[in-house]
Amino acid sequence: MLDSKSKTTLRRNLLRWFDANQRDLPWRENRTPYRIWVSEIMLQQTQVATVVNYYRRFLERFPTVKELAAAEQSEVLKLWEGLGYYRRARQMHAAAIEVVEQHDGQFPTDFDSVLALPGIGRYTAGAILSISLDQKLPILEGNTIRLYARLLGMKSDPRTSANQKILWEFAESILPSQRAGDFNQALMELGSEVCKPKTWQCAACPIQNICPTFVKGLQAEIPAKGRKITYEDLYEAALLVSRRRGGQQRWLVRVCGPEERWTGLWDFPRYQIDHRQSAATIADSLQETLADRTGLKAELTVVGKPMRHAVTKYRIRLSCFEASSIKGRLKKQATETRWCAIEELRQLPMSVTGRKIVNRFLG
DNA sequence: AAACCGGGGAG
DNA sequence: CTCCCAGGTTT
Repeated sequence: MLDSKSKTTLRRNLLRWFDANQRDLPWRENRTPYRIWVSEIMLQQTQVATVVNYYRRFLERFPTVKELAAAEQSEVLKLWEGLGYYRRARQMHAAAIEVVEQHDGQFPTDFDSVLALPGIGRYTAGAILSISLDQKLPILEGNTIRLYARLLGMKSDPRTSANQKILWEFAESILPSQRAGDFNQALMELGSEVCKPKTWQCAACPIQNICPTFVKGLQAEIPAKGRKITYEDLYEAALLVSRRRGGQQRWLVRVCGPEERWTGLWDFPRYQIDHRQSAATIADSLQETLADRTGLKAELTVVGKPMRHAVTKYRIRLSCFEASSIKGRLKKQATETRWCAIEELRQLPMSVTGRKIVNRFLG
C-alpha cells in the first residue's frame, strides 16, 4: 500500500495530468447518467476508438432512456451490429424498460438500484455514478488493474479473487473527496494511454516517482500473465439458398435462438462440416442436411474462398455454398426463418460473418 | 475459479 | 500469429 503522502501526490498529479491530457470523447460532452451508462456498456471489453461512432449513432437514435425502452430489440441490435457481446445490448434494452417501469423513466442515482439493473456490475455502477454525479465510488477494470498492480508492485496474478479484493480496497483508499469521477476517468486514461501492457511510457507518467515497478524496471513482469487461450479449429458451411418470389430474389435466413451464439441476430443456415472431404462430397452431405432440416432440395456448389473468423475459443473457417434450382416447401422451423430480399437483409441485425457474406456475394 | 460471450486493433 | 480491451453472468 502507498503511504498517505504518496496518495496525496497521486491525486494531485493525476488530476492535473487529466486536465491537460484528457481526450475529446462524445460521452464527455454532456454527462448525464443515461449517456454515461450507454458509454460504459459499449466500452466493456471494447476499445475507445471502436466505440466512438457506435456511440454517436446510438445516442442520435435513442437520446433518452425512454426512447430506448420504446424501441424493438431488433433495432437496438442493429445499432450494435459488429460491436460484439450482443448480450450487452439485449440487457441494456431490458434495463431501459425496467427504468421506465420501476423508476418512472429516471435513471436511478443510488448505487444499489443501479447495481440491480441487468448488465451492470460493481465496476459499471461505480463508473456511471462517479462520472455523471461525482459520487465517491471506486472502480476496477482492465486498465486500473494493470495500473494498480504496478503501483503496488504486486507480483502475483492480480486477477485472483484475493488480489481483486486488495485492488478494490486500494481503489477506494485513493479516491479524492472532490472530483471522484474525473479521478476515475484519469486512472483509466492513464492506464490506457501511458501505463500500457507492453509499450509502457513511463517517461510521460505523472506518478512515476511513486511507482515501485518503474523504479525497479519490472514493467515486463507486472502484472503477471494469465494463462493464454488456445483456439480450436472449427469448420462450417454457410448456405446461400435463394428463390424468386414477387419478382425478386430472396435468401433464406434464420434468427439465432437463446441457447446459441448471436442470440437475436440473423444468419444464413450454417452447419459443421468435415473439412477433410472434397468440396463435392461436402456439398452432397450438405444437400441431405438441408433437406432434412428445412425440407428444401437444392444443388449446392462452393463459392469463393473460406472466410476466417475467431470467436471466444474457436477459430472458424466458413465455406459458403450457393444453392440452385430449389425444390420443396420450407418446413415449419423451431427457430424463426424467413425469405428476405436484399433490402431486408440490409436492415436486419446480422452476425459479422453473415454481414460479410451479404456484402461479398449478394451485394 | 473457470467458462462463456465477439470483434477489432496493435505489435 | 498473440495479446488485450472502461466486464457481467453463469456454471
